[in-house]
This record gives sequence, structure tokens and C-alpha cells, in this order.
Amino acid sequence: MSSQRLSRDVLLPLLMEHVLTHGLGQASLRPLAKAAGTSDRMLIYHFGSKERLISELLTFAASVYAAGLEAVITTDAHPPTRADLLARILEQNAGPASQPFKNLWWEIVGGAARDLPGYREAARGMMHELLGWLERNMPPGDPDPAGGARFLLTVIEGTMMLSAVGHEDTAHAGLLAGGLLPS
Amino acid sequence: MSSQRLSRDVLLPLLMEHVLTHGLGQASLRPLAKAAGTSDRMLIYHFGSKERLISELLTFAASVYAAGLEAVITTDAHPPTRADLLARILEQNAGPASQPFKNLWWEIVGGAARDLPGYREAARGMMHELLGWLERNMPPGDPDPAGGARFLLTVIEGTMMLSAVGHEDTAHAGLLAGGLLPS
DNA sequence: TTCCTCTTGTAGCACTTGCTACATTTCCGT
DNA sequence: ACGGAAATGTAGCAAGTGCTACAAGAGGAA
Repeated sequence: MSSQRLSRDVLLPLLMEHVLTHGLGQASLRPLAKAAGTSDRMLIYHFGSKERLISELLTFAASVYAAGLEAVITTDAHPPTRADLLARILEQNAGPASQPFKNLWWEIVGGAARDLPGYREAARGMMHELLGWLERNMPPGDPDPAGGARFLLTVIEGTMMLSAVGHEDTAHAGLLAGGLLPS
Repeated sequence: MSSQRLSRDVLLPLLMEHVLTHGLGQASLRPLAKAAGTSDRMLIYHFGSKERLISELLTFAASVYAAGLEAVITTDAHPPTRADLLARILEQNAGPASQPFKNLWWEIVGGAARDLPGYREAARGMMHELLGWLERNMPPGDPDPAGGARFLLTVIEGTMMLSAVGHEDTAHAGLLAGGLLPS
């Protein structure tokens, strides 16, 4: 049991790296195994089935995402206004470093929409985490941190989606028109 | 050429119906052919390759989407405020009728993010169409129809995404806190 | 040592994938 | 009716899919 858990903990990061670059939908056992330095035989042995592998991979991805947010919390100073906070988040998400994770994210959303096993839980978890982070990092003295965080989250995700399909300028213009970005 | 075009026009709706219910990622030639009443052999004959089939299917889906929006334009009366318009759109999108199309939409977004051939064009086109529809249907006398439409689009898509992962309540609370929904 | 469980390698099975070779039918212009 | 092109059926190929049967090494407990 303990060595099984150990093996999985070793495998999951390698598997996730492969999934981040090659996509979740196209991931099949043999390429995954190769990326993790094992065989398909071993993946089935450790995870039971591909479905459970994917499911565990998603919860692992969610935990990595949460950890990344926590890391940001401790290092950043709080932006003084909602607009500054929003601008900062969008700027960070637009960077190339977060591209692979965003690609994975859309596959997770798609899986959640179709209710594939494990997808909705992972997606819900990540959004819950991000919402919590937002709420904790709202500008000091914000009149409605809870509502404001939810509002920002909605706007952020809309911007992400529009950016994914090449409409970042549309989203930007919308946020400006809504008075949500610093001029 | 003309009979080829005819065949394609007959096939595409049947193919799209199959894709709407079964998903785009899992769509392989033989099930697609079965749904359209032909053989994989014929699909390759008419479309050249699976990649081109998917590409044509996406532009077809985009045109269907556009036509659907146009139909709504002529039948609806204009809501008096932005909040009413937003509420009406969200209500319509939350209905079960638009569920299959939304499922397909997330796959398109994922494909666009990964830059698969044809995906980004289709996604861009549909968003362009929706944006145009919004702009044309902004409340009469709105001070900034162009910017307002872009703002609404961003908020709408964010709400769609959060709803897809089971966070519709979060989005709703956010819109209320942002003063974007009628009380 | 012996035994037992955990872990791993080798082959392979039944099936699906996109696509093609080849032959045949269908249909339209002459 | 005839000839050529378009359209379709049959069969199959090479590769890849998830997964399993079987055997064998590894490592610790007795």
C-alpha cells in the first residue's frame, strides 16, 4: 500500500507534464507510460484502469493548482483597488507560462459539461480554490469582498474564454467600457 | 462538383447531430458514417480526410449558430435595460435546449486554445456573430452600445463557464453584486 | 533458507483508428 | 446506345487502443 502510494506520487507529476503539453483527450496509455518512464502494463497496475488514472490525474492537477495559488498569496502585496487586482490577474494569466494549464483547463471544462467521471469535481475544486484566493485577496476596505470576488471571478473567466478564441481585444474593450480596468 | 456539394450539404446536418450528442473528440469515422447513413469510405471520398471533415463541420456549426441568432432577432422585443437583456440571455442559455450546443462549444474552445485546424476560426466566427447580435440588440438609448455589448459578452461567457463546472450560483451572486441583474 | 506478497517484463488479444486498392454501379452528355 | 466520369461497395492494411495472462525477479518475515 505504501509503496503503491509512493509510486503513484512519483508517476502523477510526470503524467501531468505529458498531459499539459499533449492534451488530455489524446492521452493514451502507451505514450503516457513512456513519458513517465514505465509501461502501460504498470499504469494499469498502479491505477486499475485508464479512467481511474485520469480521475486521479485531475484531482492531482487540482491540488497543484491550489498549491500554486497559495504560493502567490504569500509573495504578493495586495493591490489597492479591484481594478488593479483584476489587471494583475489578467496580466499574469496572459503570460505564456500559464498557457499549458489553460489548455488543460478547457478540456476539463468540456469534460465537466459532458459530466465525464472526475472532471466536474476537479473543475469545481479549482474554481472554489480560485474564488477563495480572490476573496482573501480583495483590496483592503472593499465594501463587499464576497460579492466582489464572485463578480471578478465571472469577469476573469469570461475574459479567459474570449482570449482563448482570439477575442482578447473584445474582452479588453468590454472591461474598459465596464469601468473594471484602471485607465 | 454540384452533386458533391449536394452530398455534403445532406451529410453535414446529420454529422452535426451526431457530434452534438456524442462529442467532437470521440467522433470517429465509422460512427459518424453510421449516423449519416453512409460508410467511412464515403466520408473520406466526400471530404478528403477526417481533418477536413471536422473543419467543414465546424464552419457549418458556426453558420447554424449564426442563423439561430438571426432568428431570435426578428422575433424578440428589445429588453428595456442591460440587466433585462442579460437576464434574458442567461435564462435562455440555461435551458436544456442549448445544452448540446454548449457541450460542443467547450470542445471548440479547447481546440481553439490548442490551435487545432479550423477550431479557432469557427470559435472566432461564432463569438463575432454573438457580439454583433448583442450590439444590435442593446437597449434603445444605451449610452455605449459597442462597449456595453463587449462588456455583456465577457460577463455572459464567464457565467457560461462557471455554470459548466457547477458554479452557477457563484456567477449569479457575482452578477448581483456587480449590479448587472434586475433585482 | 523458505515462503509469500509486491512489483515488473514479455506477449498478445480483440477491437478501433484513418485510410486505400480495386472493382463495380450509376448517371449524364453526346 | 455509348463512353467517360462520378459515386459507391467490399475488403483490407498498418497502426494504435485498453487491458490481460503468465511468468519471473525482488524483498522482507519466519
